[in-house]
Amino acid sequence: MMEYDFRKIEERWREQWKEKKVYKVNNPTAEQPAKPKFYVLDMFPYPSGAGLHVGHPLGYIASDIYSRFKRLKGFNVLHPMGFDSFGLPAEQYAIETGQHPATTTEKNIGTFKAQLDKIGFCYDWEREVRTSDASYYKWTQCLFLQLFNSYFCNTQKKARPISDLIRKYETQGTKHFTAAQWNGYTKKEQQEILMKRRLAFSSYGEVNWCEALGTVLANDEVVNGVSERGGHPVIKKKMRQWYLRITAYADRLLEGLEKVAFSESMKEMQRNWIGKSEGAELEFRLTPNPSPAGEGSKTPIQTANKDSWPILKDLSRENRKSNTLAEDILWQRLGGNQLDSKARRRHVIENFIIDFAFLNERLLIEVDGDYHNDEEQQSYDDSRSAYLNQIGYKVIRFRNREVEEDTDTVIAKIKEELKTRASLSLGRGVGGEAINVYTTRPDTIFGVDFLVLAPEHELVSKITTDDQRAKVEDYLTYVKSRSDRERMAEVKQITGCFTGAYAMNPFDGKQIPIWIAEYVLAGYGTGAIMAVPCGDQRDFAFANHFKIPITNIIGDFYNGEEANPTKDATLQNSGFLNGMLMKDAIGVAISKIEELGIGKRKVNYRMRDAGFSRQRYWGEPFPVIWEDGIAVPLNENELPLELPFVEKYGPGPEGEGPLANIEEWVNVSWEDFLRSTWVDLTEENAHLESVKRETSTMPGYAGSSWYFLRYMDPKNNETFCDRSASDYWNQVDVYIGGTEHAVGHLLYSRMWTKVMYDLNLIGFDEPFKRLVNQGMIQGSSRFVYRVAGTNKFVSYSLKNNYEVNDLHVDVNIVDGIELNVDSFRQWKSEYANAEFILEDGKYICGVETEKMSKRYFNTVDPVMLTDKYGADTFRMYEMFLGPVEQSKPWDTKGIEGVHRFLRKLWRLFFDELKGKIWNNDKATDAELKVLHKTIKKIESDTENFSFNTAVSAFMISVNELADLKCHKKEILEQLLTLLVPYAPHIAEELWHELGNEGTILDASYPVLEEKYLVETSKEYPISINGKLRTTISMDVNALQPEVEKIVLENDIVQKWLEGNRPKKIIFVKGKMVNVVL
RNA sequence: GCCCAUGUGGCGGAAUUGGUAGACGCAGCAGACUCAAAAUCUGCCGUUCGCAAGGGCGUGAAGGUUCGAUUCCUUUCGUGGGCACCA
Repeated sequence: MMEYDFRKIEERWREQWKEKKVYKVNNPTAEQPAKPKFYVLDMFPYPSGAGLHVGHPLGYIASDIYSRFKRLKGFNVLHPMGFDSFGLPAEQYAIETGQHPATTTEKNIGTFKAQLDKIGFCYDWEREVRTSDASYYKWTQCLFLQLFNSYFCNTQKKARPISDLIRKYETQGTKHFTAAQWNGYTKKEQQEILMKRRLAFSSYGEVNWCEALGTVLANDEVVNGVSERGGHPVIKKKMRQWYLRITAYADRLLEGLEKVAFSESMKEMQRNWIGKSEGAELEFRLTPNPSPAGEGSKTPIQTANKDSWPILKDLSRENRKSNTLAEDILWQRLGGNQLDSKARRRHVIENFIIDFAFLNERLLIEVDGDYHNDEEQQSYDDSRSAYLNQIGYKVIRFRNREVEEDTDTVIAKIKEELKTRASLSLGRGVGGEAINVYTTRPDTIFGVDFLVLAPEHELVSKITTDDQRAKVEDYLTYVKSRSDRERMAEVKQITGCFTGAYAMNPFDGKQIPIWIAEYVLAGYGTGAIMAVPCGDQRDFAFANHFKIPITNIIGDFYNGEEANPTKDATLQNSGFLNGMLMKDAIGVAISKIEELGIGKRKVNYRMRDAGFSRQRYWGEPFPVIWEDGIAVPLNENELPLELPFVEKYGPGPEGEGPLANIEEWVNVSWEDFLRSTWVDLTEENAHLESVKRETSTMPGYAGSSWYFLRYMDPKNNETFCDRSASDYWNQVDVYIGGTEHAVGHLLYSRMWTKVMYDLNLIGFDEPFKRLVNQGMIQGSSRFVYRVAGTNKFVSYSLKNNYEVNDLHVDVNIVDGIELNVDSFRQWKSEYANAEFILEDGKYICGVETEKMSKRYFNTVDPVMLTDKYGADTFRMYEMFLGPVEQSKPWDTKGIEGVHRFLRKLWRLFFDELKGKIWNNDKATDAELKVLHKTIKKIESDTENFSFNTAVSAFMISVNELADLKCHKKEILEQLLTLLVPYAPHIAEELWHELGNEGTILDASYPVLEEKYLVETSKEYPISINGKLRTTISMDVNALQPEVEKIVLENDIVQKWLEGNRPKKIIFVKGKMVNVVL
């Protein structure tokens, strides 16, 4: 054979490899002791109906190259493949066509495998897993039961069997109940308490509910508040759901990132998702709402503590007779309504007698004698003020002397204070509800101008005043109609509604209006925020929009135009924090908050528990039976709980999943139930009709959270993965996949791994040692321009002369940017008579980069390319496109270059006319140098996933060997071993041509010998003032004095020196010389 | 709005820790072989001035550090991706 007939070669070797089970991977046994292992894993695909496009194999080729490389390096390599085959698209397709998801899934997997096979991957298909196979999801269900039967121990920070917790409750109780109480609870009460600790638990959560379709929709399926299909309204509805308590693992998921090799950006994404923040939770007391007009003025205001009132009343009357001079002076100026606000003298508030009180403004004035300088007295005064503050009053103190000597200033201060405190109407007594807010910036507490509650906040209806109720109701209706995605998408739109209620700032008693707004989310923190417009841009925009006055606490740092979230400002208008740097004030404020008992330091996570049930058919059924509101798990020996066959895939009653429609499946007979449960329920408790199976199914990520373990022991019927197998294969050494799974899948599988580790089911607590993210391959779309109303098509640069419509055209009938007009006429019947307005005799298409998708006609089928150029060319070309981790548009036109390279390689072995030309001659030093240079480069590039540069190194190597006319087995054999990870078929073929048996994968990787790379001289670049002017060849061992001499003698250097002496000469051995003038 | 990534010829991209910018490939041009085409081979190929020798300018833009910057720092602009408006 003289020609490179890749079709014949590739087909033959694929058959041989299969027949001889070349890719079979064995777990170590007693007879076959363990080699060092290496585990290379691809994210397994969802087998969609569309089949593979050229974007899919990118990561698979990279992992295949790496696997083969590691195998040649002497490792036992596990490199499996399988299918994530449960999911929504198959179910949608079933609803539309009536075909069972199992059937379409099976068919799609067949297509995927056929396509993958054409690329020549080294998967051991005997280890294939499919998440939708009962033999697989049996173990998914089993692991769910492990989660259900475990809790997170906050002391040991790990998962433990729930039986440990039950034992503790039975013997010790907790701070909430005693052991005796626990033992007295009903079974149901006990189960409800336990449910709050289980790692897989059931609770109520909001879902997108579409009444018209009678079904729950995914965020994807909701557009502008209506269902994507049919346009029916969608609202939020609370339903019973399963969750995984991933929040318990938040800290360990963060810490775990320190010990894995993920890219920094990937770790950053996970950190942001977990979103740990430190701050404080604190309480804003509500001020009672204004009394109806008239009533308030008639009813006497009772501010005193009822119990101590009789004593204090007399005391206060007594006191009024013995006033100080200062008090009298002040009373003359404040008495009655002189300051447009009623002042009271010697007024009792709670247990204190206050000198002067403005009750409407909740402002208290105290006038003190000199004995208040006493330290003990001061601390008493402070705590008294703090208490009064807390219940909503502001206290200002003056000294007697101050009042006597400068009455006007004192009065001015009081006036000022009355003005800044908005009029505050007071009902009966103080206290009542409080609003808990979470803030990361307690230092800005004096800049709070309003509070905002999430619309879903439980206090909203309670605090709304009658005047505002109608508006609030309207707003709530509006919010209910909006999906989470919309609330996120329309950032610019500011909406909100005033509740009519007020709270007071715990530090200065300032009255603060309470609003609701959709920008505050119920699920994060406490669902309520304190808004500081001068420091937070969203609060600022809100204040501006609703004309809420803004308090500036950061002086010049705030310009009135926009908020400034700095922590470097010095606080102003901030009471006891005045003059402090904000970053220092955070701690001070938290301490004060804790001291006053109005709040506490709080670590918060943005991450929420993961919703784990779907009201769908095509997923794992939950191994759970509901008995009178108690979730009773199946026993392990009853698994798998197989997904029953259904006729229709529509939703069940009340939005339940399709399974709810199968009565005989849902209703479990009492005998069967009793036989299966761990709960020793007695016949008396039985309510036969209420024993029903859970009808929702598990989400897509259930099966994918642990599949990497199943590959280690895929056929095991006793356990999900034998401990000896998971101990041997251990962590995935390299995991390859796209960034779209950065947070979802990767966090869930990390959590499951940690749970399994805690329960001692496996021996490691991070699943993936190293993660490589492949970039996305984008489509490169082509456009033609149809002149409006005609069947004429105008070439790209002439289109502006016409009124045209842009139309996507199939990339496969465009050569580069030139349209094949004949193919175009054949492409669709409507274009059969198309006419063209050409430029330079060609039709040039427009180009745009967008997502690769069938609807843009920009997908390229890998099979088309492997048929035309062969798998080896295709593999190398995908790698040659650019760095694996980088996103790039697909462009087929460069593939010829790679194909030429392989043909050129072939011609090192065969000549068209002479036939075989390889020989057994002894290699020259020059040839060995080429070889070892290549070994060095390929080895390090492969290890670093720099496959694009490796391909170019192969090209350079073959070019150089061709120039040297090297056809020597001694060189070529090793070159083939380097090449086999990249181009396995041609390498195997030529390796056998050289007389070898077996498979080249069992050959050993070439060993670099540095001696062939030693150079004696080096072409040094010579720069003058950093600009390259010439090069001079010098001995590699030459030292500075010698080099300087040679350089200064050089004609070109002398020309630039113009007779001057250089300032200095910089010489870096082996690198360069720079002459500084 | 926030977070991450990225910007180098006509194009994909290359350039150890700062040390010869544009490797390798595509496209293009010229030539050899051929009746012709394909295949293959040889040469040219950032831009600009120049007959040439040889210069000037060039890694999104503007500054800075340095003997020397695609690489480090500051500011700024563009593009792509992600997100749960995260208090």
